[in-house]
Amino acid sequence: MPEQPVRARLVDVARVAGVSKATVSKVLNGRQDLSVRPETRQRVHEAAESLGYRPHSGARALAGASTHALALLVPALANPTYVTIARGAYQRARELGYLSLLAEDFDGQEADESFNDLVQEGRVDGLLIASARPGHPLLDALSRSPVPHVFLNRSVEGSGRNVTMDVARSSVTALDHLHSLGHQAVGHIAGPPGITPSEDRKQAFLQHAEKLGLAAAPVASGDFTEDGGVAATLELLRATADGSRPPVTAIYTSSLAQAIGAMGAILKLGLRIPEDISVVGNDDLPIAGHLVPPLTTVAMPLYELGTAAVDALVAAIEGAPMGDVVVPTEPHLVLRGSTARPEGAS
Amino acid sequence: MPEQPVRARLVDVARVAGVSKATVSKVLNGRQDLSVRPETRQRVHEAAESLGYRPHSGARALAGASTHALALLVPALANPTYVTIARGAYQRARELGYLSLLAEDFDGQEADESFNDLVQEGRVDGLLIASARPGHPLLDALSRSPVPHVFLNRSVEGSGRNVTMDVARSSVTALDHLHSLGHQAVGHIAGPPGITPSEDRKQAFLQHAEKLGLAAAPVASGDFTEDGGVAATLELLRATADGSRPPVTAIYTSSLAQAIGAMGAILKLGLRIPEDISVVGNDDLPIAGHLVPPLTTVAMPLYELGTAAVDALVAAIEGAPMGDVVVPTEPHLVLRGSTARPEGAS
DNA sequence: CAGCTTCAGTCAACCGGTTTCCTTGAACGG
DNA sequence: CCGTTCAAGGAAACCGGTTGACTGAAGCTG
Repeated sequence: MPEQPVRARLVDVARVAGVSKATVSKVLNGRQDLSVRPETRQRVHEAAESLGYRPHSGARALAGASTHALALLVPALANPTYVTIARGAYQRARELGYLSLLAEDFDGQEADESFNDLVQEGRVDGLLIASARPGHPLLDALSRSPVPHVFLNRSVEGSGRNVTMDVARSSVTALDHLHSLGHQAVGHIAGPPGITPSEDRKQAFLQHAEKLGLAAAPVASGDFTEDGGVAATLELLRATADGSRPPVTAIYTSSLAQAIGAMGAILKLGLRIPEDISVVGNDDLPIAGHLVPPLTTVAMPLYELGTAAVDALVAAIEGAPMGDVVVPTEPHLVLRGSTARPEGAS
Repeated sequence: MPEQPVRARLVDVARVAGVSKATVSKVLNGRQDLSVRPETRQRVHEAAESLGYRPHSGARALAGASTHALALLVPALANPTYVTIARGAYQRARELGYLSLLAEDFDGQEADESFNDLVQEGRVDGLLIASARPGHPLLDALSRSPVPHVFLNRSVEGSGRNVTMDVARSSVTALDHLHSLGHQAVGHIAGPPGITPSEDRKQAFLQHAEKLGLAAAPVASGDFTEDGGVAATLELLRATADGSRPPVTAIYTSSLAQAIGAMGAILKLGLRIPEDISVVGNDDLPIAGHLVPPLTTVAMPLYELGTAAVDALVAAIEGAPMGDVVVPTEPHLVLRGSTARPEGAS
C-alpha cells in the first residue's frame, strides 16, 4: 500500500532541502534577519512545495507566533447582509495570509462562549465584531483580557476602532429620491434603539427631512426582521385603520427584511405599492429584485466593509496604531418598482 | 496596575491545586486510567475554575489529542437553509464539547483552500460537508489524506457516510396536498442536475405523480436561486406566452429562493397566485410567511440535519463505525396562501 | 513480617514549530 | 601572516499541553 498519509513536517522539508529546521522556518516566513544564498532559499521552497508542506497552526501558535486566523462575530447569519460582509472579510483575510472564521453571536448569548472558544483557547489572533451593542458581554470580556479587535457596522463610541459605512448618506439618498418624486410625508422604520448604525440612520433621516421641509417624518422602531417591519409599518400607518388617508406616502426601512415585512403588511392592508405607498429598503441583495413589486433599495458597500475591517484588524495585529475608519464607497440608490410619485402629486 | 492578562496555564492550575501537570490534565479530561482521591479531583476543578483556565487548543492538538473543532462546509451561506443547518450543528457540537466552524465553499472554488487551511494545518478534527457534488475537488483531497468526515444534505453515493433527510417524502407531501386540492397538472422546479437531494426529490416527484395519475408532471431544472426559479418557471409556463391556458396549474420548487423567483415570474406574466397557479416551496423560513401571498412550503428538518451530522461525525472521530443516516423527523406541510383549488375544478 | 497489590499520583519525553544565540569558514585589512 | 569581520546557517531551548512508564506508601496475604 502506498499509504503516505503523514503530513510533511518542518524537519521533513529541512531534510529534503539539506538544511536545518531553523533555516527552513526563517526562509518560509520570509524573515530578513537571516542571510541565505538565493540558491538555498530556492531549494527550501522547492522542498516545501514538493512535499506539500503546511505548517501546523497549533505548533505555530504555541511557539509564540500567530495563528494567522481571525474570527468574525455577526449577530444574525440569517441576515444576508452579514453574509456579504463575511465574504469580503474572508477574501481580504486570505489575501493577507489569514483565515477568517465565522461565528454567529445571537445578541450576546454566544458571545462569551465564542470568546472563550476562539480567543482564550488561542485559536485566533483577533476579532472582527459586528454584533456590538451597549452592555454587550463581549465588551466586558475584551476589557478583561484585551485582544486585537475592531467593531464593524455597529460601532462602539469612543473605542477608536470602528469600521463603518456612511449610513447617514444612505438616509439622505433615500430621502432625496422620495422627495424628488414629490413625497411630503415619509415614515422611517429604524432598528432597535441603541444600535449605532440604526441611530445614525435615524438622526440623518430626521435632519434631512427637516432640511427638505417634509410635512411629516414619523419614525417607528423594530427588529431588523420581517416581523419587525410588519409591526413598525402598522404603527406608521395606524391612522389608516379608520379609513382615512395613510399618514405617510412612503416608507424607508433600515434593513431588507424590514422592507419585505413592510411590503407584506402594506398589501395586506389593501394598499397598493407604489401607488399608495412607496417603499425604499436598505442593502441590495438578489431577492430585492424578485419581490413584487421589485424593491427600490439603497445599496450599501457591504463587501468593502468586510475588507476594510480586515485591513484594519490585521494592521492592528501587526502593531500599527488604530483609528476609526469609514468605508469610502458611498451608498447608492438602486431604482426598482417600489417607488413612484404619490397619487395627487403634480 | 492590576494587569493580569496572562492566560492561566496548566502548570498554574497544578501549582494552585498542589499537584502535578499530569494529574491536572488527566482530571480535567476525565480520564479513568488514573485514580485520584475525590478530594484531589475537587481541588483541581476548583483551581481551574478560579483561574478561569482554558487549555490552549494548539498545545493540545500538538500533543496528539484532538483540537475539539469541526468545520462545516456549505455551498452558499446566502441560502438561509444552510444557516439553519449550521445552527443545529453548532449547538450539538457545543454540547459534545466541540467547536463548529463555518466555511463557505463556492461550489469547489474554495474547497481546496479550506481543506488546506482547516485540515492540513491541523485546525479541525473532522469535516461536515454540505457542498458535495460529483467531481468536487474535495473528494479528491479527502481520498489523498483521509480525515473523518460526513456528507450532509448532498450525499455521495457509496461513501457510507451520508446524513440526509427524507426528501422523497417532501415531494410526496407537496404532491398529495396539490392533488387533494384537485390539481392534475403540476410542474416541478428541480435543482441543478447531479446533486443528490435534487435528483431524489425529482425522482420521487415523478413516481408519485404517476401513482396519483396526474395528467402532466413536467420538470425544469435551475439553480437554487431566485434567478433559477424565474428561468425554470418561464420554461414550465412557456405555452402561456401565446395566450392559451398555462400547461400546469401548480408548481412545486426545490428551494425557497426558487419559489420566490417563481412567484415573481408568475405575477409578472399577469397570472394570479393561487387562483391561476398554486406554488409550494421547500424549506420553511420566516420570510415565507411574509411574501404576498404567503408561501405554502414543505418544512424540512434542517436543524436536526445539523445535529445528526455532528452526532455522526463525532462518533466517527471517536472511532465508531460509520453508516448512512436519515434524519427521522418527517417533512411536513406548512399551509399558507399560495395554494388553492385550481379554477374550474369541481 | 516479607512480599505482592493497589492506590494516588509524578516524571519526563514528545508534539512541530519559532527564536535567540552560536559556530564556522572565508575574505579582508593591516 | 594573523586577527577581524561578515555571510550562511546550525543547535537547542521553549511554547503548553498529553501520555505511558514509573514510584512511594499503604493494605493485604500467608
